Amino acid sequence: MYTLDQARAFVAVAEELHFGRAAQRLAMTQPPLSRQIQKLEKSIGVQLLQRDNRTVEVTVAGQAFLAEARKLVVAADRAPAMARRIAAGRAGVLRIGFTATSGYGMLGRLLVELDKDLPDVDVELAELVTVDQVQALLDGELDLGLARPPFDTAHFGSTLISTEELRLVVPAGHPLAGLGRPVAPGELADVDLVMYSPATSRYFHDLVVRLLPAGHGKVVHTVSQIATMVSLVAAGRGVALVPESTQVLGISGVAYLPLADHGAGRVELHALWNRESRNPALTPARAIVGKLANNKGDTSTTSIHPKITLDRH
Amino acid sequence: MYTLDQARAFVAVAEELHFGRAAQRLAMTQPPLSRQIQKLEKSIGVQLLQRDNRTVEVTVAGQAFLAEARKLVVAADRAPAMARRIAAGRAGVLRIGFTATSGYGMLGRLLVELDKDLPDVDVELAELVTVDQVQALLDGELDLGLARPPFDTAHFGSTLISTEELRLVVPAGHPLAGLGRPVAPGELADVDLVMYSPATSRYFHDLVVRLLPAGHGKVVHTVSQIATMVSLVAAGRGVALVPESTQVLGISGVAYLPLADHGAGRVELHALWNRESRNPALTPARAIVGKLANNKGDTSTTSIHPKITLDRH
DNA sequence: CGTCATTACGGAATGCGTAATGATA
DNA sequence: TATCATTACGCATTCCGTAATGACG
Repeated sequence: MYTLDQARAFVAVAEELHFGRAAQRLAMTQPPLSRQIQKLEKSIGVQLLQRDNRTVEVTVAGQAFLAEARKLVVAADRAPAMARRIAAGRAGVLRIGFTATSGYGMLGRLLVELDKDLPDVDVELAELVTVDQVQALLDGELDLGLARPPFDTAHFGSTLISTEELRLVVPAGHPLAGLGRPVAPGELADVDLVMYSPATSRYFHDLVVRLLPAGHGKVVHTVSQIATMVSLVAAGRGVALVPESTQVLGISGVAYLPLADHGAGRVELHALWNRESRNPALTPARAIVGKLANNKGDTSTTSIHPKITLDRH
Repeated sequence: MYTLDQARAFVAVAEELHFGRAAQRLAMTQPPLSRQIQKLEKSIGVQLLQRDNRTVEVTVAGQAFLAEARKLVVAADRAPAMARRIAAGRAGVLRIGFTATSGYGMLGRLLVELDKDLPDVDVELAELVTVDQVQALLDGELDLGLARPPFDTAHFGSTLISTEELRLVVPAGHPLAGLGRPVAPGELADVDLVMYSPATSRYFHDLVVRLLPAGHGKVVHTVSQIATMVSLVAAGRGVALVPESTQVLGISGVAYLPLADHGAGRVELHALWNRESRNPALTPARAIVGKLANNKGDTSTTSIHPKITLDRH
C-alpha cells in the first residue's frame, strides 16, 4: 500500500513536471523522490508519469490519480486541524439547558458571548425545568445547565450566575401600588395569590412558601409559566411574586413593587455541569459563564434578545 | 505527519474499542498498534482515545477525527482502483469522430458494443469530415476516427471496418428503374447528376469521377450531405451515386439500383487512430472495432439507431 | 490470577543523502 | 558538455514481533 508522502510526492512532481524542482519543494533530494514515485507506481500497478530522462509528463491514469491524490492530501491536512479545534473546545457542539425564567435575563447574553468567543461551537438549546436538566446532565445529554437550586454538588460543578430579588407584581391601580414604599410580606395576609406549581416550579414555590408567614395569601391559581402568572395578575385575578427580570417581558397593566424583606426573597440562577463531562467545549464555555457572573449587577436591566435557534429534543 | 496506516489503525481501534481485536483485524500484534496510536495522537497533538488498561473509549475530538479518517482511507483505497481501471482502458474518455455517412451504418453498432464492453468509458462524439478528423487526431483532440481514405498510414493505424457498394438512386418511376437489371456506368451518359462537393466530400467526389466514363453525366447540383442529395433525387432533379447504407435513411420517392460494375464502385470505411495516442481506452476500443469489422456482411442491413449524445466541439 | 494496554529490546526493513551512472540534446 | 532521471551504497531511523511490566477486576 502506498503512503501519504508518496501521494504528496506525486502531486509535487505532477505539478512541477520536474523531479528536481519537485524535490526542492518537498525539501528532499531527487533520488529518494524518484524512488518514492517508483514505489507508488509499483504499489498501484499503473504508470502515472511518462518520463524519458529529459521530460516528464502525466499519463491519463496519472491525471485521474492526481485529482484523487490532491483531495487526499488536503483531507489529510484538514482532519488533525479539526480534531485540534474540537479538543481545544473551539469547535464542536455545546448543549445548553435553560429554564423559562433564565431565558429572560441571562441566556441571551451567554449566547452572544459564546458566538463571539467560540464561533465554531454549535450551540443546541433545550428549555427544561431544573429537575429535567439535572437528569439530562447526568445522562450526558446536556453539557451545561442554567438552573436553580437544589442540585447535587457531588456530581455537578456550578457557578452562581446571578441573584435577583423577588418583586410583587400587582394589577395597575391596586391599593398596594399606591404605598410608595417596599411592601412587607406581612401586608399580604388577605390578598389573592397566583402561585407556582409545586411540581414543575418547585424552587419558586418553596421560596414563596418560605417568604410568606403561614396562612398568608389565598391561592387563586397555580401555574408554571411566569408569563401566564403575570397575565393573570394583569387580568385582576390576584398578585404574585416574580423575579425582577420578569419586567423585561413588558406585560402592561401591572406594577412591580419591591419587597421590604431583602435577602430572604433572593432568586439564584446557577450554571451547572456534570463533573464527568468529556466535552472540551465545556471548559471555555465555563470561562465565559464566569466572566458573565462577575458583573451581575446589570442582570435585570439587560434588554438583549438575540436571534436564537431553539433545538428541542 | 501521520500516515495512512495510522489512520487505518485508529479506525480499527475506534470501531472495535479493543486493541487486541483491532490488531487482529489489522493482521498485527498489539504492541505496534498501541505505539502507532500513540504516535498518531502525538503528531496531531490531541488525545483521540481515552483508555485505562481496561476500557477504550473515543474522545469527542476522536469522534471528529474518526469521521475524517474513515473518509481518508476509503478515498485512499478508491484512488488506485480508479487509476488502474483507466490504465486498463476500462474507464475514462474516448473521443470518436465520424463522418455523416458512417453514422448511418457503423457508428450505432460501435456505440452499442462500447457501452456493453466498456460501460465506464465515456464516449464523446464529433461529426467531422475526414480531413478534419485527421487533423483532430494529429492534434490529440480525437482518439478514434471513422473516416474514408486517403490518410497517412505512417502516423495512423487503421482497420478496414466495412466496404459497401455504390447504388444508383433515381426518382421513383425513372426509366432506369424499370430495367430490372444492374445499371452500367455507360448508361449514365446523358442523365442529370447530383454530385458530391469536391471540397468537403473529396472521397465520394473522386470515386464517382473515376467511375463514370469521361464526359458522362451532367452535374445539376453539388452538395455535401448525402441526405440532401437523395432529397434532390426524390424531387426529380436528377440521379446520384450513394453508398448502399443510405437506404436506411428511408427517404421515399426514390429507387436504389445496383451497378453492373462491381468493385470499382466500392466505398471503404476505416477506423483510424494516431499511433502516438496515449489514451488507454483506445486499445480495447480497437479490439471492439476489429470484432465489428469481421462480420461486415450485414453492414447495410442494420437498423440499429441507439440514443446517442452528440458532443460537438 | 486473568485480561488488556503499555514498555523494553533485538532484528529486519525502509528511507534518506551523497556519489556514481546513463541517457539525451 | 550540461542537464536530468536513475541506480549504487552507507548510515540513520522506523517498525515489527517477542518478552516483560503494570494496572485493574
